[in-house]
Amino acid sequence: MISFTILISCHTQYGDLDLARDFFDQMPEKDTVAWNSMLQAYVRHRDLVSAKEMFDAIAPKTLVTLTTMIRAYAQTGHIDQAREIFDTIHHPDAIAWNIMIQGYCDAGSIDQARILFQRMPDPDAFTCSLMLSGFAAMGLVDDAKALFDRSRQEDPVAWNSMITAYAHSGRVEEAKFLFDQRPDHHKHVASSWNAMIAAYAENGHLVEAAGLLEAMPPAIQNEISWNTLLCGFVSRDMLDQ
RNA sequence: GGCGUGCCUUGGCCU
Repeated sequence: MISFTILISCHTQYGDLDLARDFFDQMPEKDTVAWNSMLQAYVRHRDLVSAKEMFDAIAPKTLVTLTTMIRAYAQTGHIDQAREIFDTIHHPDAIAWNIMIQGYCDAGSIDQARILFQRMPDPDAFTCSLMLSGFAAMGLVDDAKALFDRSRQEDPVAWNSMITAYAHSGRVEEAKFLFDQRPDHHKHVASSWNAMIAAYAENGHLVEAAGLLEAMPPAIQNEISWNTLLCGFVSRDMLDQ
């Protein structure tokens, strides 16, 4: 039974829903973990209808079952239905909280996300990272900064989010100041450079963006670096016309 | 023992 479940998960990750379903159907007996794995297969495929059918058929439902279904709703924009399930859980674990918070962030409901974040008993590093990126996406510099100051300093993701927060509120100088303060090992991280290139490009500072791409070690320049710069030029041309 | 969240940086898909 465990082997079958592993096969279901593997094919889900590989993207082969039909094969996952084949193994599921072949199982002589199925426990909740097997059902949960199949539910997850539909969720990954964003097949909400099948996911809901499967969800309704699962008994007894575990915390994983409920959380997977929260995710199914959240990632398809049905945040209120996600919340309904979340509210039925008496003691959500960190994963359940994180999925719910991320759902609100993705939906642009940053206030709801913040409320949950404040109510969450033990926010983990993951939660803070989610929330920081949520604040950053909305350009809420002060909120982002408060979290950034609490986060692990060697983590490039937190720095990128903070640079993005400045960029989205037009505070390019502060973004660059922060970028220049980053730890040395971030200089080998493409996303760190890309975040600053994006900050310049977004605010129309294309010369600086180009200069930064040039200063970036060629070995770590990637498609995103170039796309970022090119899209900056494209949007300027559109404004000119 | 096998199942659920990774986040950040450009674009695309979906809304």
